[in-house]
Amino acid sequence: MEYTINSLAKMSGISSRTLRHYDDIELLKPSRISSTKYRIYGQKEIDKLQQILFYKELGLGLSDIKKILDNSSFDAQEAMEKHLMELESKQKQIDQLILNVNKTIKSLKGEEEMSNKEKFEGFKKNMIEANEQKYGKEIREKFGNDVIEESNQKLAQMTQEEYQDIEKLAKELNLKLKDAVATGNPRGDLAQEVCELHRRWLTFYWPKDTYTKEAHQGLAEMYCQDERFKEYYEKIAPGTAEFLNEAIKIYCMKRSE
Amino acid sequence: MEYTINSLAKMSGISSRTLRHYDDIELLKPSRISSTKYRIYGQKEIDKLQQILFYKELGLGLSDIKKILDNSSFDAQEAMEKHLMELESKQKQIDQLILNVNKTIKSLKGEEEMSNKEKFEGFKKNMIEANEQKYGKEIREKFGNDVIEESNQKLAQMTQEEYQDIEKLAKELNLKLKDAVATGNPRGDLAQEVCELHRRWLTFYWPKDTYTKEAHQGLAEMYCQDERFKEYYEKIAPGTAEFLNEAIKIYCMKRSE
DNA sequence: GTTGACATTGACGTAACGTAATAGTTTAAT
DNA sequence: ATTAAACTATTACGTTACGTCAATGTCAAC
Repeated sequence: MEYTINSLAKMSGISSRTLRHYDDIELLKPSRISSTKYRIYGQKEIDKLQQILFYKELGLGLSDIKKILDNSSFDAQEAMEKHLMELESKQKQIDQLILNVNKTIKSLKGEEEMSNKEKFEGFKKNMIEANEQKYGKEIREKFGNDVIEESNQKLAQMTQEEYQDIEKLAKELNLKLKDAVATGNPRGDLAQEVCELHRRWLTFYWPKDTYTKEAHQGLAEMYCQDERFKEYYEKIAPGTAEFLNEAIKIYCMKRSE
Repeated sequence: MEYTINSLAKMSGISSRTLRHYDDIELLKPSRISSTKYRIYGQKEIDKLQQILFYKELGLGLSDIKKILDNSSFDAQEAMEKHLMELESKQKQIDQLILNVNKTIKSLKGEEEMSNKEKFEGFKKNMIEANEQKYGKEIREKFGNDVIEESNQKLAQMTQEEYQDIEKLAKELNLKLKDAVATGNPRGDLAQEVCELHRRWLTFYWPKDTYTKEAHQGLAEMYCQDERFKEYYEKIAPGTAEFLNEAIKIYCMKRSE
């Protein structure tokens, strides 16, 4: 029995284009060509096609299949073992990818630290916690969970340059804060300038348009109450947390006038 | 700080071609272009590249990465979750492939065993016949019938393990013979090495202490005259039987000096 | 004779670059 | 100041296994 290209294609569940391709690359030639240049396939070709499709389903490349089928001296078993090794290597790769993608998704959700963040060091971690812990609760109620996620994402995707800017800002803030504490006057220009810096610093981390003087005051309050944050500020100078709290209260009151 | 294409490439561990590609597809454009048309990258581009490479390591395609980074409205998390699903689907596929390939390898091994057995039986028959036909006459005259029978018995009782050793030797012989024929020089080192292998191979089949250079030459002669043997050798490459005959003549002459 | 189904040969597109080839530019050494 | 080495640019083909037109020829039926 003889078959035209489409009948063979339908028989075997592949496209005629595929058969033409196999002809082009000399993987499967028609048994003969009709006077009108039609490709005609016979039983031998059907058998060979079955073998081709068998190996194809195992994921072998067409060139390997060609070698196996054309060259009887070519060791099929060896080829399969090599192929198996490649597959196993791919398997490992994908397993690893899945692990990492899962991590990333979690991190995007804000559930876990990303390795990316590690380069942003511990302080940033603290800020995330601050977002979640204190600020998170309030904002969550006000704006829903999406905002928090956005905030964490903003941190996670923060570029180095941005981070450097923040670090610079934070350094300036800490320096001036120290000086301001030394003046002992939370109403003074220096202290109020520090508050302004602090506000700008906050807006780096907080979701867009979520800054309010109330939230700002709330955070300052928290600096005094949460040991972890208090400790950080007390390192600058004793009494800093309270001083900053006081100054921010004043700053926010002034701004609300 | 500004960087040329190669310095950035080295910094980030990718090729300059890759950076040009990213430029072409508008994934990462240089910050500016020098008067001499050189690409110049700045800090912002370094940061972006880091993000690109991060997503790339997770296996995302460049077009997806572009969408995530270009379009802040594009939901990265959603993209990652879709990507995760694709990866998991691939994982299943590969697991299945590995199963099937393993099955195939097993069955190929089974087949090989079968065909080995067949080959083994066939070969025994051939050798016994050959011993009888050509070599047998001479030996029979020289050593009497017992030796021949002994030899045939040796063949008949050969275990498969022994046969496999011989097969291995035969494989090496055939490979080197092919190369040797390609050199076209029966006097060459390779051809002479093949003769040595051939001698060792023979001693597996011939009765003890019956190897002589004359018998060796006689067998080589027979390879050219007996169709069955000739066919076997001609499969390796055309002209192999004659080549081997010639090489063995030379080999035996050398040894007799 | 016409129509509709089926055939043919190009040729471009896909993903993410690798690898030349050819030509202008910068830098370091002479 | 020259010159050679090192760098950069553009152009373009190759890779894998076909999908998808487009233009054109062929077969079977009405």
